[in-house]
Amino acid sequence: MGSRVCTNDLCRASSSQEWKKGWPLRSGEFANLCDKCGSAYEQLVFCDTFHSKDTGWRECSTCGKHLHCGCIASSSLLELLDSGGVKCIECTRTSGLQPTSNDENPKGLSMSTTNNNSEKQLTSVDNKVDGDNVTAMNHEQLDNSDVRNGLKDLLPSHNDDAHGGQIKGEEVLPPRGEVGNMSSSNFNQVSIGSSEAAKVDIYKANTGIKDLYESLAQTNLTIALASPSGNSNHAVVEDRELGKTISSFQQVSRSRQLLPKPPKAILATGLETNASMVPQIRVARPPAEGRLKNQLLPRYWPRITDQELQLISGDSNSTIVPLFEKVLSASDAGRIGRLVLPKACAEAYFPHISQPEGLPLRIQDVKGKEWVFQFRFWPNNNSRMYVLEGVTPCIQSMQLQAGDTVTFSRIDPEGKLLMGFRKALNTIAMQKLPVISGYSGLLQSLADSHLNALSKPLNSAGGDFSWHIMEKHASDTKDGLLLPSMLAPERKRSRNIGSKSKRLLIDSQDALELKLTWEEAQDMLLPPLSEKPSILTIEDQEFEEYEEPPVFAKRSIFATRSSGGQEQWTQCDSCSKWRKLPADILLPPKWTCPDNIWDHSRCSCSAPDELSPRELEYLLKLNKEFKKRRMITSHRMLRDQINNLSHKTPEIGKGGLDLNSDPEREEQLHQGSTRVSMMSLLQVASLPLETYLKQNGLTSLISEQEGSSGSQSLPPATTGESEGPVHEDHCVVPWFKSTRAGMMSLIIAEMILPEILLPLFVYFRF
DNA sequence: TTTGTGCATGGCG
DNA sequence: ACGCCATGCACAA
Repeated sequence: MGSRVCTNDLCRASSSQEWKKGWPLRSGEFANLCDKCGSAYEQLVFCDTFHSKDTGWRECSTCGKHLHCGCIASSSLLELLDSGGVKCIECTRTSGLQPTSNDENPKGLSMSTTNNNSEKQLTSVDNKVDGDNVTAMNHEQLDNSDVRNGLKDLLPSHNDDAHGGQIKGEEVLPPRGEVGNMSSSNFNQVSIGSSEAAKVDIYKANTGIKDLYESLAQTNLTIALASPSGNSNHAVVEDRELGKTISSFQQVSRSRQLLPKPPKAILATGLETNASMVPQIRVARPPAEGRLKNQLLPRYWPRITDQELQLISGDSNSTIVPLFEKVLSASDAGRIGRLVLPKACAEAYFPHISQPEGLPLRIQDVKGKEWVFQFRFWPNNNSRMYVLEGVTPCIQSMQLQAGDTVTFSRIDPEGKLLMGFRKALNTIAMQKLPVISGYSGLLQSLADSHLNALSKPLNSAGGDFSWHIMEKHASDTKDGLLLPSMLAPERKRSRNIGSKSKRLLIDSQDALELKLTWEEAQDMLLPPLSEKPSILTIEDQEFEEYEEPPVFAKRSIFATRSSGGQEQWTQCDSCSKWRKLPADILLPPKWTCPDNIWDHSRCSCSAPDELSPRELEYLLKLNKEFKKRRMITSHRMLRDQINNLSHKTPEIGKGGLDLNSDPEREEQLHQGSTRVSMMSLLQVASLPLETYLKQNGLTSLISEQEGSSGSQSLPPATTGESEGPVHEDHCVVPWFKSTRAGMMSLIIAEMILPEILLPLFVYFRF
């Protein structure tokens, strides 16, 4: 035993009070570990301690414990699953799965053997490793794993922690230099100074993530059509609560990214080219860790789409684990720079802290910028309030405000924390829209937003038309062009958003998605065939109004030749080539070259494009001009009814948020704004909302909405209930179906200002 | 006076 | 009834 050297390459200690036996070597012997490393090995935290910066970490598919795969030191602690993935040895045993390997388990190393003296050893390991400046890794790896839970059981039963009697392993461990020692204490600094491979992984992941989060920031466009079968497509509303994806083929839905420059990946991975048009609804996902699923309120569930997940983690070795998200409250987004974290999330996903001061936390944003926030807590009653301090620069750099959503994800196996965001479109877009005065103003504002959307060139190359409302507004903000008059309501709104009900806020976010749906719908709507519009001039803006409802079709460009002949151009959903079609046909929402029955020489994607780039450019320009003039309104009769109703219900929309306590807002309300209630809309549309909800098994929505509002409602015309189930301000009924005239109708209730619902009736004919 | 900090309060789920 | 958390608020710097 003369000149022994610790087998641990990171240690290589040549002297030790006691040498310990480590993992089995190929030679049949065992690794020779110094006191410190040996203890770590015995404690099952060897890799946690020494390899935390390495790649190869995966999570136990059952308990989520971090496992270092492919490492000899951990080989006995995990099982490779037949179905892929890994399982920790404990879960393997509990599940009765027969271990397939590792019978050479050294020294019978298992939880049971280590448990006996773990308390003593735990401390000793910690102390000894401390000097290596890698303790935090150790703890971090413990944090998210059942190792920690295992340790917890072994720890002294006394509980000096005030909060709830739940012992956190870390809290009874020796202090680890939480403050002022970022290099060793950061939960996510695993990547710093990590191996080159890890860096590459992170880079790869981040490049995708950047796109993703930028796209997230723009929010999806979603159009949902009701199916005639009665199969409820309440995904947009209910998924938020239920976390279910409803993707029936019948429920034709489309989702588009609102990217200024849509990454081809996004377009190619199933938005435009998705043959089945399976909807990509933003669905809240319960946390991966099963335990948390029940604890974490759904409003914190990450709402990333499969598509986005696939996009960012697709060909990378890293997996992106969406952790949670939070809608920023006014306080969060305010200048205090403190972001209150949901307790359950903080305790589940961030390192455990024992001192109120907490520790600095390094989080990377979508641009790859590293932010360091102080992650800490305040004692609160007998509990804790977790906050991130110093978030102001980050919030500002992301141009976030109350109502926007920040998302937290983790790159596994690196464990790096990522921070993304989604803008709540309404917070800005709503301010851009004028207070609506009367129906003409309402129309005008519709036109405004519509024109805004059309004011940018169409993106022909990407095979999709991009909308740029957000981009425009965002740039306004960025350039500091917000007028002072708009800033005041902004602050007010901020306050309103967070103060009362998060759920209402979520509703409004969905509403905004729907608003964009409407924008998109406008582009996909065509005037009914063989009907001449009446020209309606409202505030110097000409609109074409049709007696018949518009119809839904694939976007196309209608052009009139100088000879007078009319033609229609549309883009193949598969090859993106433009094809000339007769002007008097309506295209299905999805159309490809083989559908071109009018021109057999161009009924294949291999057929060359008929348009030169210059011609295309001209065509697009033409289309732009055309759309500037076109404004498809709802059925005129319907419009009149709405108009009447809105006059009769001047108080609709009052209340709910902080309106009553806000004098300025009160004043606004009394300045003759027209408020159209959801209820009245639904009455117009022939079926009361409540009835509709009940018919579709959405009674949960009714009860939920009831308690959320103190405002009055229009008494439903056809039910005996006096309480309207829905708050006019916030109710979002994304669609509504009726069988009138054999058509399906879609109602999109749009929230422009809290007190104003902007209705849109869109009719779909198939 | 303003800004930052730590805790208390109270609405709400 | 309880706990979370948005915000208020007193005190400090």
